[in-house]
Amino acid sequence: MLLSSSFYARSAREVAPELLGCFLIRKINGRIIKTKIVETEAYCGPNDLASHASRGRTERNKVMFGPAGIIYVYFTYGMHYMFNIVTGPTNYPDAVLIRAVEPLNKILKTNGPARLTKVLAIDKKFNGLAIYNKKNNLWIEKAETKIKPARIIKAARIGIDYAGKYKNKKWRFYVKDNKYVSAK
DNA sequence: ACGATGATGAAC
DNA sequence: TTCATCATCGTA
Repeated sequence: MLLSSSFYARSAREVAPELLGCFLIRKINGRIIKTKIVETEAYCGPNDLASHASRGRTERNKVMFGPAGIIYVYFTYGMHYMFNIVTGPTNYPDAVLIRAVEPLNKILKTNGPARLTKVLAIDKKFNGLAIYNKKNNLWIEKAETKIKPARIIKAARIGIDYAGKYKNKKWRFYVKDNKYVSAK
């Protein structure tokens, strides 16, 4: 079942762990690539120093300030696309970064946020599009069985040592022992 | 373990 | 104009 826009209209810290076990599905030339989300990170509002939104609205991050359920894709290090989903109320910049997925119907190397965007062909064209319908050939379906709370690990986020008091917040969520979770 | 990659935004 | 970044790969 497709997750509706209201699913995303909550804080990133609520949405991020609930996305674990859900299916991220991409359709390319009529072919379906089905994956399971196994690692996410929450970027929470205008005060989170790890978030792009902490320095206000810019050309790059403006979709974070829009409605929930919209895709935020940005290009970084001159090489990689990162795939996020906007959460929370309109005008409040909250988002969940999808860091890793497990491929279900193909053999693919998808661990890590830049690897998964490459394999699923997610690029700037998706920035600003909706994740809550199938029109864009990229959507998320509800988990068949919820991941048990004991198997959801909470940890500090990756690659944000600059974030001061926010760097130790346990806003990264991943499935215990899953081999597709990114390293570190 | 380190350098290359080279868009975007902030500091200078 | 220069510097750092929500990363990864090739080379050592």
